[in-house]
Amino acid sequence: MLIAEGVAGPEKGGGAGAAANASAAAGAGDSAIEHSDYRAKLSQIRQIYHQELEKYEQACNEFTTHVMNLLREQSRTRPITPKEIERMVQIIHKKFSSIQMQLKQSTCEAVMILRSRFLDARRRRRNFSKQASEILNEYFYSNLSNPYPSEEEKEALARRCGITINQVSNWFGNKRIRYKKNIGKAQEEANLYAAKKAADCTLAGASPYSMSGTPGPMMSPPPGEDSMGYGIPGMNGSGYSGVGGMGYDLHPESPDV
DNA sequence: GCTCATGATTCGTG
DNA sequence: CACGAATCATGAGC
Repeated sequence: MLIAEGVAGPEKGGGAGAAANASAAAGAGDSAIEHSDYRAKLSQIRQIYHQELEKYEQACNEFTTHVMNLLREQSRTRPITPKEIERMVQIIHKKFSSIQMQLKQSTCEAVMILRSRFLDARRRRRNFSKQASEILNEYFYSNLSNPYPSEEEKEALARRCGITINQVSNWFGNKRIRYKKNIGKAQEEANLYAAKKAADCTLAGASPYSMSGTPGPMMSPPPGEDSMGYGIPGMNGSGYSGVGGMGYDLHPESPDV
């Protein structure tokens, strides 16, 4: 474990090589930063581990010579066989090696905690950029009747948002379930994006997404709302008075990361 | 510090 | 295997 993590074993020049390795392995975004942070913490653990190890070794040697001296002194008053001395030394070494084992164990634990802290994606959670959320929401509300992007669409969205396909899938999974759970509130957002899309249509003359006109059984509009489904521009007094020209800047193309 | 939003994971299901 | 649902864990606003 410790060897695998580079904690035990030969020092690697302050972990510079490992850090370079990490940043090379980290594909996208700030994961490289996180990874190097992880590496930094790891090398810190390694440093402490080696320091402690050295300290124990030194202490062990000092204690051994101390005991040897004592025995030598005692040998003046009573006969002490070399075997006895050897046994004593062995006992001391055993004791110290068990302490070192404990040190190894606690270091192991520290590394485990570090790993779970940094490498567990759940802990690494970062909110997507506003732009990415916009793109995803735009797609979601444009395809409310069938919010299930195909693999290709997921890939395209992932590229545009600068996230992975997996993240796109996660996002849609979460979005669908949460939309259903809280349809009333989500409707406001839906209106917002519908209006935005409408504005986009009138401006550009075309929508970036295909609009399937038939609301499917899955994501039908919530009851008690406008009969038009996803209230397009007019807004029927849902509080979004200025929606038509809202502060959303339109960004048909994202800076392809 | 509490609460809510949100991305990720896990598990059961068709 | 994709999806829904529940849950976890973190980030952000207050």
